[in-house]
Amino acid sequence: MTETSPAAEAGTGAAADHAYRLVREQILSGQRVGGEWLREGDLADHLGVSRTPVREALRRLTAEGLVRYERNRGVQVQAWNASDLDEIFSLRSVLEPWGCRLAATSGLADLTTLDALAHEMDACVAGRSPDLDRLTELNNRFHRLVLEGSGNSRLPGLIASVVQVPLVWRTFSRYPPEALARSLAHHHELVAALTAGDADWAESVMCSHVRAAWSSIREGVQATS
Amino acid sequence: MTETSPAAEAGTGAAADHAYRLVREQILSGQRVGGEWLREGDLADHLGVSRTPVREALRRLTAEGLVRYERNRGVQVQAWNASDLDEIFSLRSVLEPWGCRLAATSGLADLTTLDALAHEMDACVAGRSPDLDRLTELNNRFHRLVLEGSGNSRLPGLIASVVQVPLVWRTFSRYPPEALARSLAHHHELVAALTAGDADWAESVMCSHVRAAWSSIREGVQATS
DNA sequence: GTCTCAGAAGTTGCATACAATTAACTTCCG
DNA sequence: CGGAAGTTAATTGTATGCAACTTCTGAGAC
Repeated sequence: MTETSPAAEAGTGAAADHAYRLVREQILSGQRVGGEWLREGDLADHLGVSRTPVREALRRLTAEGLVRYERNRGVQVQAWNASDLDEIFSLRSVLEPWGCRLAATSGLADLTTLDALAHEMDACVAGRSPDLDRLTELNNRFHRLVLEGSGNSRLPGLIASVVQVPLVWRTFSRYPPEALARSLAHHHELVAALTAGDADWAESVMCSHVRAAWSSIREGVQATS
Repeated sequence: MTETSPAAEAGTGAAADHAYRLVREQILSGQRVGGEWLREGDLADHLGVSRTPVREALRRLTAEGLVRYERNRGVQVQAWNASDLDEIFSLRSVLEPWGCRLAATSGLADLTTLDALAHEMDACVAGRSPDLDRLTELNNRFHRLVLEGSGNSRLPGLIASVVQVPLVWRTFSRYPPEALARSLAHHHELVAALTAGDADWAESVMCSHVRAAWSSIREGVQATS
C-alpha cells in the first residue's frame, strides 16, 4: 500500500483518503463488527470533516468489498463466514501458484528483496514476543512482490482484492507453532525455487504454502466458532 | 440490461447511476478515446445534473479500472494496448477453465439456460446480417452463468473486472467466420461436458475456447494496428 | 532567444444547504 | 388488544458555493 505517500502535506487535502484509511483500518482490525451500519454523519463528525469525503471513502470501500451498500439506506460492514474463507483460499490456491510459476521464468522477480523479507519474517518470531502484526505486513509484501514478478500487472491487485478479509489479517495468531515454522520455511524455499528459475518447483511450493495456510486457518476458525 | 438494475444494489442514486452508465457506455463503445480527459463540469452539464453524482460515477469507474484518476487533476479514459489484452486473456485462460471444472461437478450450473443461450447465439449469426452486439451480450451472459455455476461467488465478479476492456466488446467483429463458428461450437460442447459432469472435459473445452479467442483477437489487433 | 516568475484561468476538493427516501412512532379504528 | 394509516424523525442523495491546487500565459531580465 502507501500508494500516494500520504502524510507528505498534512495541511490540505486527503480528507477522503484519511476517512478511507480510518474506516478501513477499523474494519480490518475487527473494531467494526460485521453487519454494523456506518452512518455518514457519525463518521464525518468523528473525523471532523463533512459528509462529502466520507461518502467517497465509503464508495471506495464498497468497491473493494469491505462494506455492503444499499441504496438510500447506507452501508454496513460486510459480514464474513467460513465459506468466504474457503472461496478466497480456493481462488488463491489457483492464482498464486500460477503467478509464482510465471515469476520463476520471467526474470522480473526482485529476489534480493524477497530474500530479505523472508529473513525479516524469521526475526519477527525469533524473540520471546513475536510481532504478528509486523509478520502479517511483511508476509503481504512478500506475496505481492512475488506476484509483481509474474509480469502480469493485473494479478497482484486481483488477488489483493479478495485477500482483504478481516480474518486473514489476524491469521497468524491462529497458527500453531509448527505451522508457523513451516510457513516461514516455505518462503525461503520459494526464494530458492525462483532463484533456480524452476517453474514447476516454484509453483509447487506456492501451492503447498497456500494450502497449508488454508488448513491452519480452517482449524483455527473451527476451534473458535 | 434495462431490467431492475442488478447494479442497483451495488450502485448509487438515480442520477449517479445514470451518469455511471452513460460514461461507461461511451468508453466501452470507443466513443471516448483512451487518454481523453473527463471533466466533471462538462459531464454534469451534458447530463443536466450537478457535479456530485458525476464525481461518484467517476470514482466507480476508477475502481473498475476503466478510467485513471489523478488527484487534483481529474480522470482520463484508460488507454489499452496489446499487452493488456495478453494479460487479460492470460488470466482468463487460467481462471475460466478452473471455474468451468468446478461447475461440472458442483451441480449448480443452470444447464437449461446455458443451452438456450448457446442456441440463441447460433441464431444471431444465422441470418445474413449477424447481430454482433447481441452476440456479445449473450456470450457475456453465457460465460458469467458458467462461472456462477462454479459455486465460488467471487469468481464471476473477479473475471468480469478484468474482462471489461473496450476492445473485448468489439471482439466478434474481428473474428474470421471459421473462428466464429468454432467459438459457437465450443459453447455447445461446453454444455455437453457440463451435462456429463465431466470435469476434465469441461475444463479442457473452456481452455480451448479461451485460447482460440485469444488467438483470433491477437491476429485482429495486429491486422488493424 | 531563453529562462524565470507572477498572475490569471480552469478544475478539482470540501463544506453546507436542501430535497427525497426510508424507518419508526403515534394515533385511530376494528 | 391488534392492525393500519398518517405523521414525524433520521438518513441518504443532490445541488450549490467557496477554497485549494494545477496549469497555462505572458511580461520581464539576462
